[in-house]
Amino acid sequence: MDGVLVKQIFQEPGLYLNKPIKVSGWVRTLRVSKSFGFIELNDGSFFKKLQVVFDETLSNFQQLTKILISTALIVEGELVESPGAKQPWELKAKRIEIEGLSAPDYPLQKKRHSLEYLRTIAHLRPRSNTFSAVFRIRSLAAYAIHRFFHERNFVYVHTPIITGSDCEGAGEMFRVSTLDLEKLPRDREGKIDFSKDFFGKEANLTVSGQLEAETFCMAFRNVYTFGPTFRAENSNTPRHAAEFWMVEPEIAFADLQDDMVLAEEMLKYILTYCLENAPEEMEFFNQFIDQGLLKRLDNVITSDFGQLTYTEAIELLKKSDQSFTYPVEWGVDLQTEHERYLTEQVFKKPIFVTDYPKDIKAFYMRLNDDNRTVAAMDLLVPGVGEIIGGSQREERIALLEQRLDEMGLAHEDYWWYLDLRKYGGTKHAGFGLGFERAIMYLTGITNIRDVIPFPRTVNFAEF
RNA sequence: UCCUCGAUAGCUCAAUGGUAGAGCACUCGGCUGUUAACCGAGUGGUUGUUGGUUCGAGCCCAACUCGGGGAGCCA
Repeated sequence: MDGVLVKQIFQEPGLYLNKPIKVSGWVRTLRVSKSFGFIELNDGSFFKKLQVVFDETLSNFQQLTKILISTALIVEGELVESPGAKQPWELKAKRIEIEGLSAPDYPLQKKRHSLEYLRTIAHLRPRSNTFSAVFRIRSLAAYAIHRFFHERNFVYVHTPIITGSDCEGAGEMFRVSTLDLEKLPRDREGKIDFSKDFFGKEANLTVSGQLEAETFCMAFRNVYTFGPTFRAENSNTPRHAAEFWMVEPEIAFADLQDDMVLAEEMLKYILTYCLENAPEEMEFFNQFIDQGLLKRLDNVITSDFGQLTYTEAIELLKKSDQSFTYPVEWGVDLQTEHERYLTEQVFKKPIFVTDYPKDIKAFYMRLNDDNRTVAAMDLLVPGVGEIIGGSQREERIALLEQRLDEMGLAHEDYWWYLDLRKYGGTKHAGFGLGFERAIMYLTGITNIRDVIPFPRTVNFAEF
């Protein structure tokens, strides 16, 4: 491939202007007259399109006037300044080779489509403006996350996708099994005999890499995981998927404050990186998806996140003149309407809510001195809701065992997790970032199905 | 899983219980600088499925399927 990328042309036009170049790409739209025509060519390298001008001097002009949207072309010609208002330059074609024809029933049109319709053609939707922008941002954000952690000497850990511990404690899991569902092996009590299964025990897809990440944290100090996560919950909302990606850092010799500083820096880093490296895509979202997006993101980057304790949040909600469907009371978890009120009405920016009652949080969260709250934090952002959930972990083995007992969990299921506290345990903390929720926040897209290339949700695993 | 709204041409949408329409796409024709190009003509439908009410159902009723929004669960 000896041609030039459209991205290179836009980045350094001086190198190519008034010179012969060769580009290849797909027709996004075309307009033809009797003796000439215009093609807007997208080559995949860049959000913007290159306008190609062609006329009847081309040997295949007649055929070119008949091509359809999404035809693949290789174009040779000269890059010249454009008299048109919408583009600084254009490619005056001397030769256009048709690489692959398209068909009249191509489902994507020049005009705007609904996101719901595009979801039904997930194999073609990355060719649309919106999804081209979404998935380039998704790629950049993933890279930004790796960059952020590597700049800070974090080690990237690949925690297992298949987990043998049925005790990760976060929701319904997908079972992994090779047993014949038509004739399941039974033990003497008539229960399914998982010792006959592939792993010799029950196995599931992971719902979190946290417990395993903690083991590496106690060796490498600062680590993170970044990979797919699975929840078999029957939840049908724009914010939930059965398969999604999660970023889970875990830091040693660190407390909840350190954890929140890390979370805030990370989120700001991702936003900044995408704004700097994909300005065209971000501008597109600001124009067509969410008009207040850039202003809001800029506000997030330049201001400190809010912080309040759960107890303070309850007081605030009780004092507010807002009428809530669900009554507010210390000890019950915050409802979506409460979270929205706090982050969208009161603070109007991301806020950390900390120190939740221990009874509504997981066993591994560190007990506070008041004996009734734990060192947990949720980061709530306007529009998306909970984007990060984290905590300082309970490093005191006696208290951890006590919490296991209180929650009716068997010590032997957590033997290696408890060992971490036995052999030089330190205070440590971590959090989980819902990657897709971050992308939603970053792009203004309000349905998680539209930030995943091929989303898996209840009743849907097409493509 | 619950509440609620919806499903009409390939797409986006119209249509008092009385012959199913428009724009775009597509096909054909016109047009020498277009920008979701423009102008003219044409093709395109078992109105999500099944059943019911009615002389007559896209429209009313029921169930189901799928989709949107809200809730729960959470990231």
